[in-house]
Amino acid sequence: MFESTGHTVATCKLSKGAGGREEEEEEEEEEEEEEDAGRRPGCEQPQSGDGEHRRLPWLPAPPGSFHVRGHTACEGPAGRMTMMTMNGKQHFSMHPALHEPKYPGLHSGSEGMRRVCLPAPQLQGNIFGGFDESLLARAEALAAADSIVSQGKSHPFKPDVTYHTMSSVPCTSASSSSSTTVPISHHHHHHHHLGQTLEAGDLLDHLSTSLAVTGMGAPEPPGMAATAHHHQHPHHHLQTMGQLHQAMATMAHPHSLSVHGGMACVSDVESDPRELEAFAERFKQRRIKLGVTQADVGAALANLKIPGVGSLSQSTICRFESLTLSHNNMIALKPVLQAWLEEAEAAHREKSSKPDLFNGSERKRKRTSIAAPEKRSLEAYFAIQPRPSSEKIAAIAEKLDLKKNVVRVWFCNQRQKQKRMKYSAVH
DNA sequence: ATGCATGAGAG
DNA sequence: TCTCATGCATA
Repeated sequence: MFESTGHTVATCKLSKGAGGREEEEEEEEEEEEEEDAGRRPGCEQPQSGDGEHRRLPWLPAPPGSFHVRGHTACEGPAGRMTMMTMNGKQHFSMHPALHEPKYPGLHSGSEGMRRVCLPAPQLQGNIFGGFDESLLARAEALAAADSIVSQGKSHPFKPDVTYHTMSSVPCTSASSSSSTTVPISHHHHHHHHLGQTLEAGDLLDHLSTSLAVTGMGAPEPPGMAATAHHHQHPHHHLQTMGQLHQAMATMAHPHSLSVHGGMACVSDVESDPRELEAFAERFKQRRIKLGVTQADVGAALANLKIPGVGSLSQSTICRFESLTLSHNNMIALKPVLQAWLEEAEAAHREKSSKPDLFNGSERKRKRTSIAAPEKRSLEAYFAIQPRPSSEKIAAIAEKLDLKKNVVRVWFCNQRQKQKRMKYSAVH
């Protein structure tokens, strides 16, 4: 018992100096996912439902914001659904809206393409339902065999260590509780599907407005950006940015083309994968040029005072740069990061240095580590049934000697990974 | 850069 | 419960 790495390291993240490293290695499982077993005839998009619930709560006041400051939101829509391969990597075709009835219009065209049809869903479902035991056993056997062969190492201990907690000291640096949750908290609107009230344009307007108003100029010291500050407790932090995603969902899907009586003006919202990839790249490059780390960027976002936008973690910035976020998420974050970038560069121009410092926070949360053998089994199960029922999860958990919740979360994360952007789809 | 986790919100 | 956006802790 114990888990690999069972030590509580106290290291926090220090500045990692913007080291640019770019490699990418995947190891995911590909596959596609499917949602309900019921849908998906062949491999087509559902467009039927829309059942998605997108939450769109931020953007508090759409009403009066219309001073657009000419700002180029997204560049040219060059070829919206282009989808062809790009230079090195082809961009993901995103998870086709298939599995999820979300934005029907959006990239429907493009995404629809790559759909690989997996084993028939219903088939899976049936099988699993009928003989899950057998299959599970088989999956396990396979996994076991595989592990033995490939590595021959397997640990006898059970990996289900889950221990969170730790923050021995609440220490919050001064601003912990106060500044934390940002300004958000908005009411949620309701989904306006096509009528979509908010679009990238709106968001941009907000951004522009905000920046203009605030005078945009101060927030972020290039060198080391003010960072650190707000940190929430180990577990209640989420709130902070929860809105962004909701927002993005809102604006993300509208029509793939200009639907509103006008004509094309879709450029922004829909930024095609191409655009996003290009932006992400540019962003990273310029960020490094400014000497700012991903963590710095994330923290600096809060300084932008953009309604509904708080800070983000290094993880998220990293994922944005590496395109490992969902398409919608990418789209939602782009304007924000773009705003930051512009401001940062502007600030950098006038003053190139400024001392900033400190940071000190320590909190620890233990991360469960699932051992390789167990992971293999989970993958095997996942291949058979990506969405096991609660009971199956319990069964699997028991077999693998893992906590049920750990298994459940693992499946959730696997599913989420499949939906990531990047080439997960094509490869 | 990524694995495991939390939590909001829609079922 | 699941999905999604995100984050802490880590490798």
